[in-house]
Parts: sequence; C-alpha cells; structure tokens
Amino acid sequence: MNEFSNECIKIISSIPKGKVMSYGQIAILAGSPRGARQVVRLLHSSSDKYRLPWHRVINGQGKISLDLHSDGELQVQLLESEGIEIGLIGKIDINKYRWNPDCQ
DNA sequence: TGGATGACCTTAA
DNA sequence: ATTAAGGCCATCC
Repeated sequence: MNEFSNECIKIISSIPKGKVMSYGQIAILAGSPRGARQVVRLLHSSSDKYRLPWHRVINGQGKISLDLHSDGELQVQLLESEGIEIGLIGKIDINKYRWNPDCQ
C-alpha cells in the first residue's frame, strides 16, 4: 500500500456522518490532483476491506455516480439515513454537505 | 468551446 | 485465485 492510498483511506474514513466528499477533492487532499480514479478504485475494490464509508463519497457534481436502480439506491438510502437531502436524480446539496478536513 | 471530473480496466506479485 | 497499484481521455455542463 502506497502513501496515496493510505491518505485516501484516512480521508474517506474521516468523513463525518451527514457529510459527503467528491473524488477529486479526496484525490487532491491525498496528494494527487489527477488521482481521482484511484480513489474510485479504492472505494470500489477495498471499501469493505478497509471499512470505508463509500456511501459518503459522491462525484463533484453532488450526485450519485452509481446506478440509482442498483447500488445507487442503497447509497441514497444510507445518505438519507444520515440526514442528507437527496433529489430524485440523486442530487445532493454538496455545497452544504461538502466536508473539508483541511478547512476544518 | 473548454475544463474539470470520474464508482474502471489492466498488469504484477 | 486474490489483492494492490497506476493512469489518461471521453463526457457533461
């Protein structure tokens, strides 16, 4: 495991309940402005192994990148359980729920 | 148009 | 077989 992946895991694990982050932001905070896809891979491949709150990670548009008919629906339910308001298209108030560990 | 974003695919150990 | 690491270009507003 390299440092980047480790940072990503820490950052993602640091996302508090009721907050969400985007891939790009996590990648930047992790140290790789172009490593958003690596964050994706980590979430998709090692989410269970590392116990990452993948449901709190969405795209930069504040929407669910997953299929709302499959995993996306599950994520929507999880986010709603945390108090996050989600639109019918999976739109989330990223402006309100954006989590900035650096700013915090 | 242009620029930021991305829930993958491939290779190696 | 599984786990881990790495990246670039099409897509959407």
